[in-house]
Amino acid sequence: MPELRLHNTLTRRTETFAPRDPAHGVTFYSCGPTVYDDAHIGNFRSFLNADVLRRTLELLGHRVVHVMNITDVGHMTDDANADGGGEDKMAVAGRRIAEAKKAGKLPAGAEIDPADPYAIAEFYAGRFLEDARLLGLKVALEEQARAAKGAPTLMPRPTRCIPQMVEMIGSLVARGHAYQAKDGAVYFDVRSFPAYGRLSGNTLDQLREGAGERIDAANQAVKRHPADFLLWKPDPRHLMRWPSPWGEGYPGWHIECSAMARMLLGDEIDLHSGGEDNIFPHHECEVAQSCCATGHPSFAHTWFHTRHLQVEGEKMSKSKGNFFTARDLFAKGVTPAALRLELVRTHYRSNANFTLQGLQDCQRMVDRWSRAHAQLVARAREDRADSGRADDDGLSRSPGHAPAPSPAVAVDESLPPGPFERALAAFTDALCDDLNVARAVAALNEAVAAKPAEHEAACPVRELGSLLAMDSVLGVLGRNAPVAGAAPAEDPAFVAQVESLIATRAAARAAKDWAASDRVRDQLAALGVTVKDGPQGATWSRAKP
RNA sequence: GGCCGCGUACCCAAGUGGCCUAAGGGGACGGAUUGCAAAUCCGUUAUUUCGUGGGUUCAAAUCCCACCGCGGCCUCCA
Repeated sequence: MPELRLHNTLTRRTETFAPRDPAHGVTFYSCGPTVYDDAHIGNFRSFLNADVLRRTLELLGHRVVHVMNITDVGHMTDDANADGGGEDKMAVAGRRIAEAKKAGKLPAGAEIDPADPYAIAEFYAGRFLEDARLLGLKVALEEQARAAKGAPTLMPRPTRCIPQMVEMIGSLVARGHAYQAKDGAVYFDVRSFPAYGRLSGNTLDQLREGAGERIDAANQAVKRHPADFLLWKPDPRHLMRWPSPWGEGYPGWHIECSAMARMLLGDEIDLHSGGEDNIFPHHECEVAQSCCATGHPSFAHTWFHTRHLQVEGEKMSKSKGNFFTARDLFAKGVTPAALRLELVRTHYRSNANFTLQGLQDCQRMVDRWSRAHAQLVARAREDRADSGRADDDGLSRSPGHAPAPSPAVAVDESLPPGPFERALAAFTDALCDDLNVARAVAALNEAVAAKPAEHEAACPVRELGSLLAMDSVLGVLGRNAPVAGAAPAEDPAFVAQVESLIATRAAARAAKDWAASDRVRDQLAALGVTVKDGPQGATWSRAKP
């Protein structure tokens, strides 16, 4: 098994990754979305990078137990943990939904009560899982299969894990790491954990109180140290609330992940991922809570953080008009494969720059890989026909699954490795070098561009296996089609108009009246339609915006 | 104010001391193909050049210093 070198935020070094207990698999926790709105492409870059890491581990032969939470507790707009100020995010989402409902813009099937925070969370969680599966997030794909079998979830919701949180907070209080302040809230005592600040570098003496300008002075006064953070907030008026020894209320933001990671993966875990903004305070607080509650000296051994995504060179924001959700792009006809590749091809520790041009670049690459895949499948079939075997050969299996070819198929071991088989080595090597996806993609591109003679000299089944192995990490081959139903349906009258023009043009072409044919093409262009003449006649599509 | 990351061709993006006269993709240009296009295929496309200015070294895109620019975190955020 080749070694994976991975940068660890905790040590600030690139280290050889080794699971603590390889027999039981790699335990991996990823901070997932908060579901009071649709996840945007920046969120997905982080989730997708975690997915590439997981898939790389699997390519290397590791078994991975991957957990990703879906946060459905409505936290506060101003401050999720310290003072509970501002407005509940679920309430904000509810108002947004109520407005959409009034304007008749609610998506089909969205009969939700804007006053019911659980329904809102469920609504957005469902949409997130749809997007995630389309983008090939394996944890979400697996979740669906697990649910069908009745297996326990690996995508936990905090609202269903409150007892585990209450228990953890209780043990923190019992061990003297947490206290109930005069305002009734339970806080973590940061000075009781000397390693606080080790992950982020924000040690207590360096923290500048209130630098984020979101601190409430009255709230600060009841805490023993300004950096103490909320574990439980009693609040009888909160939208979502549960009983606890400290009164009816809701949990702090950080405790959720500590409790769910422990519940599903154990006291210590191998890997923990999230966006770079999670390093502080969220992950720093998780370390403190988990170590203090379990008594273990460490929590996650390797911390994996993805840098933020920019759009067209600028910070993504709604006001700049460069804010995209995955669904927005699917509705424009962007394929999940192209979006996945665009979000994942820049190194995870660099700020990636998402551009529409880049998305097109990726689409072209995926198209070329798909063609190469189809050719290999065809050649492998021919081989099988030659060898007289007709049973299920596994070749029609959709890509993205087990790369090993079925034994029913003719594998010629005497042939030297072909372009894809050689590329797989370089591809794996690049990924093992701190997940160098760009270099891995380059290796694949070089294989695809190899001379035809080199391709013909290789064993197609082995070549296909190598290509599918590479795609088991890239995860694009089965996802290169526009999302059905994502784009608004074409107006039938418009379609009829276009088809009639195309028929007119076909007649002109048959009569070799090129001037008339080109006139019709101009008319179609004016309607925003591009025509392509292929062997099976003309096809048309909406011109790219 | 403190901590951290980045700056490579028209664009995206690898490369972190000699194999760099700098991967890969897109674009552009030339060719094949096509009635013309589109798509596809083939070829060309950074030659003291890697933000700027110094320094270390036999040797620097790669190490050090300064400056300029961009970005992240310092209790909303992936």
